[in-house]
Amino acid sequence: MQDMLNTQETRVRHRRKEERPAEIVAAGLAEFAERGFERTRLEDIAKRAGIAKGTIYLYFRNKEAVFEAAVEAHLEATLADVGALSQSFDGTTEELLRLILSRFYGQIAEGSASTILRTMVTEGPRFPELLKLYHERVITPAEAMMAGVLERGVARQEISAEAVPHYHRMIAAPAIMLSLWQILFAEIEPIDFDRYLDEHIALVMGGLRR
Amino acid sequence: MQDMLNTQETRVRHRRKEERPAEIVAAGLAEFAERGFERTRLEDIAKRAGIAKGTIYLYFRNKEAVFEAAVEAHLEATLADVGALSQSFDGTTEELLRLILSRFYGQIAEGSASTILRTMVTEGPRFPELLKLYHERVITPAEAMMAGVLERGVARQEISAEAVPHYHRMIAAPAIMLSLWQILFAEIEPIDFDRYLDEHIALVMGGLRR
DNA sequence: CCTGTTAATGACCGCACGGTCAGTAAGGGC
DNA sequence: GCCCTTACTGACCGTGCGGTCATTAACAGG
Repeated sequence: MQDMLNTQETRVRHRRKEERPAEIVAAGLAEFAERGFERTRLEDIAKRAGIAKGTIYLYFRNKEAVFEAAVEAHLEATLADVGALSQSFDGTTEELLRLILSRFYGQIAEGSASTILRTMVTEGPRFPELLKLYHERVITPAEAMMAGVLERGVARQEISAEAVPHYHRMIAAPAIMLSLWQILFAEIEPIDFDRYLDEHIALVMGGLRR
Repeated sequence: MQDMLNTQETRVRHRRKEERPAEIVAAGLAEFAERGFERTRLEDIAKRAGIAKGTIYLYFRNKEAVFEAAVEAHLEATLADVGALSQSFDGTTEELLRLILSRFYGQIAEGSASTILRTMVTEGPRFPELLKLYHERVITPAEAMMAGVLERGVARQEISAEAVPHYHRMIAAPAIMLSLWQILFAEIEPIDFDRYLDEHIALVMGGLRR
């Protein structure tokens, strides 16, 4: 009788107090990225982490806490060593811009940039602290770096001195838009990243005017 | 006894077969825009429309059907008579661009652009047909219009002839980004629309190079 | 004024899922 | 090898909400 009931594989229990939280966060990250906060079930996270649902509550207060930990971990991991790039570089502004942007384009192609963007848009209203964190840890540093590139360009007399105001904010706009395009229309109408990057730089550098 | 129970206001029943669907769609639109698909309850839509929950099911198959009808109605309503603008205009390219963009900026400020964008990002995975519709009815026409502006500018010899490839797609990128900014950071760090628009046009027209 | 048709209602059902907790077993200390 | 601590489990509970349907009442036609 007991044997008959044992058709489903017998789960072996392990005690691994130290590793659990990180494993739960990793599993949560994968599930949340795929389905968003609402549609992700704790059961799914538990199954992916190879534990029972109750175990999650040994380490996290509730679902929201798991989510916050997951997003923070992801931000931490993706947060490029922004800024370090432009310090020790001695090429032209255009080359520097290409270097920075192509790295960003890489993150878009690989998916992490779009995932974060989507998460911020969909879960922002429910987790305003996360928006704050994102703004402060990612957006502001990125803008500062762009401003640095512009200043450097002006100093090297490669770009016009009026290029000060919101420009640093807009220079990356086509990349942001591409990231959004990936979220919305990647299947409907795919974009050729290499060509797009070339033209992004050309437009930003040269403008339309003849 | 009956009188005692009648403390809550007595709801009067009305039979208005014709007007109901539109009213339900309008109520749904408001609720969905505020809370998104998942978090919107049929009860709320019913209450806003001044009817009982069951009545919705006389006119719609289920919650998804209400949502689709609402978004389609909104798209229909917001879909500017795009294209008509650039037909009969005889100013410079820069002036035309300013005309078109300032209209778009108006929609961003007023909120409708951001609402649609947010909806597409959050509900896109669940309603791919809506993404298709959006791409086909809004994005493609808008891109065609922008391409028209560029062609016209080249013909008038106001802009460089190389301005053909993805440029028409990127010209509006700062506006898309602003729309996104409104969704994410409107409270954290507000942006001055007028200045931003000026600089948007200046950047796109002139580029960075000196 | 009566009556048949049907628009409208809201109590109810079922299910999905977040969260709990009494019970179980891993494994370290003696 | 035994026992005690505690990490771990999963059956269970409560709630919220999408969807149903027997009942009610608005209104038109006679």
